[in-house]
Amino acid sequence: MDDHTDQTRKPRADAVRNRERVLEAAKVVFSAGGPEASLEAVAKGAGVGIGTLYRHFPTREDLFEAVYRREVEQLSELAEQLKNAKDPVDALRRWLRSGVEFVATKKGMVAALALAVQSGSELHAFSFERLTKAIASLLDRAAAAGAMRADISPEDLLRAFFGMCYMHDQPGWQSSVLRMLDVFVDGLRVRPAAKAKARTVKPAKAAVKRTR
Amino acid sequence: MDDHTDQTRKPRADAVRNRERVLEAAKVVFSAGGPEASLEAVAKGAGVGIGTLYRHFPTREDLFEAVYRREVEQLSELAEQLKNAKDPVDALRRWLRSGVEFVATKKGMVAALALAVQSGSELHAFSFERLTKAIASLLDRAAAAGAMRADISPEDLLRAFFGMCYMHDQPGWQSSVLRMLDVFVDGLRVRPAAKAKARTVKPAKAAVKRTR
DNA sequence: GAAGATACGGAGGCACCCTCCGTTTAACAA
DNA sequence: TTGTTAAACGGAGGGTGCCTCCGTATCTTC
Repeated sequence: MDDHTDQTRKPRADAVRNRERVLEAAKVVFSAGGPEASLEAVAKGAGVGIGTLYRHFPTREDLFEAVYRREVEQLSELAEQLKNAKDPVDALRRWLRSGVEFVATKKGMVAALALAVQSGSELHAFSFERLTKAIASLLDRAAAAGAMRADISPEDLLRAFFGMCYMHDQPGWQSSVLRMLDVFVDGLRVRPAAKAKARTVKPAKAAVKRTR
Repeated sequence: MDDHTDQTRKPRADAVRNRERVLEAAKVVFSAGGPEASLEAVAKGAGVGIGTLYRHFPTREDLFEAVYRREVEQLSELAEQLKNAKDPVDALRRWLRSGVEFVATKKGMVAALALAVQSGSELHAFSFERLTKAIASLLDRAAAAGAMRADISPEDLLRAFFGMCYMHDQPGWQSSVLRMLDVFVDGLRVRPAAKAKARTVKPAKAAVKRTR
């Protein structure tokens, strides 16, 4: 951002303007049509040629990334705040619940991230890392306090969270996910007394027949 | 059956044959290219015109359904078998674990189902119902035995399961999902609060390091 | 074998993807 | 201001895939 070592030209005003317009249009179009929406529609909505769109955002994922970066950062900051809560387990639970609300309002996001995950794109790299850190900070604190098992990675948890939210088109998904998260956090919590039996369950492989 | 004076004609031999060919080709193409693969490629692979493909399977989801119906039924049957296991909680855990293995071998399936869920298609209706029943049978037994909380619906669980598996393209997804499922099942389990035998084996916090 | 019913195939129209390049325009120097 | 030039613009165009439509081919039945 602030590289002044080279004397670089000032970026062209129209480029900056158009980039912004495309982002604005993309936010609208993706919200309405999901992450598979037509990029040409985005360009048209921005009052810009398709070529311009592609110059600024060479891939669909690049565009997603730009659109959702801010959103991801908000979630990330929330984690920062929650770090100061008294009960670390509860803090985690809250963060997850906020995540659900977030998904509920920004429907496009999860689909976009899911798509990004599959293609291993930049958006994935960025958001995943960011959110992973957010979760990690909560998770670590809870684990350090001895309130939570320590063998679950932030990545695991993030995956599970996204996964649950991925079904967000079905009726009642939201309360369903909230229930699931409760179960999950309960599972994470270290049992005061009982827990600790070795978990060596093998999949019941006998039964699923191999198909040629 | 015969609501008409006419008895129904025998189905044409070529139609039956072609339908089968398309299914065969689809299985191959979807496995390789995921659920977004070109239907024209499927038709070509089947040695059949695109029109024929569309006549037999008017939508992409119809084709998925036909391809994966058998697979879903296998999973369903496994649940049936597991109903006879001693420990009902463990049975559930095993079924889920088998589900993971299943996904691992039939990668196309989860993506197809996820896609189906979003479009509310027939495939969704069928498989979801089928698998829901499978889970329900396991869940009910465990709940009836008082071993598991009763406020989680089979639908919830199925959603969570699919969701977790949806990230199945990332490296290490499989072990991650297995860990998640363990946590989850633990969360489902009713706490044996009264039975707090002083087996205070605290989880060695540092012992299990995170896999990434 | 003839008559119908049924299925076949692929051309065609449409939408979208993405690239390429001639034209326009903003930044900077004189 | 004006000229120079790098940067950005836009949209035509070639490619692919989706799905429909309908003339033709083939199968079943009598």
